[in-house]
Amino acid sequence: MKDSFYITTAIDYSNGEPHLGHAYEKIGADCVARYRRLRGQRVRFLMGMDEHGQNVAQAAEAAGTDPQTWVDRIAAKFEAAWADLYISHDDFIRTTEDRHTTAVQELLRRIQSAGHISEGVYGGYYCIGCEAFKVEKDLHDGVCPLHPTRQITWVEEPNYFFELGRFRQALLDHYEAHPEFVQPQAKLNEVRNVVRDWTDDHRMSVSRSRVPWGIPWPSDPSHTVYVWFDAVINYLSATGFPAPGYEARWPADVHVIGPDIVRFHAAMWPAMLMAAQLPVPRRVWCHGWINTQGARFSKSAGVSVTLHDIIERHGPDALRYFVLREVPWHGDGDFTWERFDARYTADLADGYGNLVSRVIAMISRYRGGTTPDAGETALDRAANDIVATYADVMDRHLLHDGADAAWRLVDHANGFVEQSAPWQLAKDGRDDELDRCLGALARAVARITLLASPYLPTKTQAVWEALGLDGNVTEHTWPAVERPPTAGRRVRKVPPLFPKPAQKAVNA
RNA sequence: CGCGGGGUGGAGCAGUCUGGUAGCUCGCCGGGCUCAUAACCCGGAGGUCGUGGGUUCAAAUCCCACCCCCGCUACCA
Repeated sequence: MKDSFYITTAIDYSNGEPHLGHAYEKIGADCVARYRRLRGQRVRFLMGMDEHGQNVAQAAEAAGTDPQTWVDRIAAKFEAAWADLYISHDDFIRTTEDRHTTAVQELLRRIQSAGHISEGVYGGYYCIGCEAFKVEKDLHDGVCPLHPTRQITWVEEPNYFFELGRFRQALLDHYEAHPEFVQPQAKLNEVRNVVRDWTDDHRMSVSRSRVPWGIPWPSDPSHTVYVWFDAVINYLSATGFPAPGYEARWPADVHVIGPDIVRFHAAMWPAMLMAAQLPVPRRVWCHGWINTQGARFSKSAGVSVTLHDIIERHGPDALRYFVLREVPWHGDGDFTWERFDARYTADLADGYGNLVSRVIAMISRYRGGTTPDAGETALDRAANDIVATYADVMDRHLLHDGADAAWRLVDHANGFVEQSAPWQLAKDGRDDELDRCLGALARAVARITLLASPYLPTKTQAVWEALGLDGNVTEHTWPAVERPPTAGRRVRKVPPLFPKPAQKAVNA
């Protein structure tokens, strides 16, 4: 395992509020980052905002303000949301920052001087009202929904183009040589099909002459860099490129993205890097969608669920756990209040939370609050198997399976309590057996806590402290999982970690 | 049209490659325990595995056809 790990998420477009979809991706990437730290890797975790382009300028105008004020406001909202969810990113890049402009212009210069930029004409449907190009998807019955009385006309303008088709074979070769480049594999296949169909002169427009809210084209100030071209470069900007030293950080180990932007990351972005003779990212991870049960939560049904509402219900840790456990990280899933409550009750309150309560209560009652120092039991052996499974699936970014593994240890520990019947051992005065039982249970709780820490960063800290252990749970690495340092510690009783209100009405 | 993913007890899924009494979680019903957040442990009910054919002693699993859902197939990021 390498000692460093550079992980990124998609930067979010500054034309709306953060919602559960944004959060899902960030929580997943954060879980990966935290797992890697647990394994002892030096992690660099980047997130950020995509702040240029016509849509941002329009959103600002609609809000009656200027673009910079607008993006500052939106960025603050996103950063606040990530803080609420305990996202542990090391850097937050915004494409309006100078460091990004510098990197974009330099990368563009390299691509241009290598001869991969050409001039041409871009044409599209243009809404006079919006002063913007529209794609068919934006139009309803052939008119702009924002300006239904205005004509949509076909407009052409001179643009700079990136000669993508020249990299067709290089990309196909790369996919062939690195089948793990895009995961899940089905997504690689989709991209491969698209690239395969490119012609040698396939190209994409990468500048705009009517969109002032963007990065100036280096050699032609009458154009700005088209927003998608600008956006993907953020991952490189954040390494300090082109200043010396960026090579230590680039290439990224994994770009975490959604299915909507697979092509940008798996085809265009590597082609851009190839054109500039820079290394391509090692991996692109495409997560699925988290649906908020369609119409039920949509505004049209009269019910709107905000990220804030969801966090409020059971707290940020519970939301993190829910989305990571319930939605496979390589597939789709649903958020519903019913499922959220069910997971909260079964896995968190009755499972992990209750296990912590009973183990600490028994150590307090039967051993005066000091965890016994005693040898291995069947529970430790079961834990070793589970830990191995956890590591295996987490290395493959199967976060739902990682949670599943950790919670299997909860079940084992509960089963072990029943089998051992510590209350009976205490009554019979079988002290050695009782010590071994309680020692093993404390180790199991510590292991679960470490394995669960990427999912539940604050609740696991509370348990770590309740076990009388030192420092922050997130400062500990794999040796602590293998040999939990619980023996001889003074445990402390704590209020229920995951309280269950008597009645929590489903308000959907 | 084409490519890809999927259709398994009330819900969400595994099993399909390497045919052989259909498994897991939640929910439901019954029993046990008392350390614990009325939590925990054990047992039970509930499925003709999308449809129709075929191969086979035997098919959720292999073959053929078909139906339904989702994604990709265009410069919205």
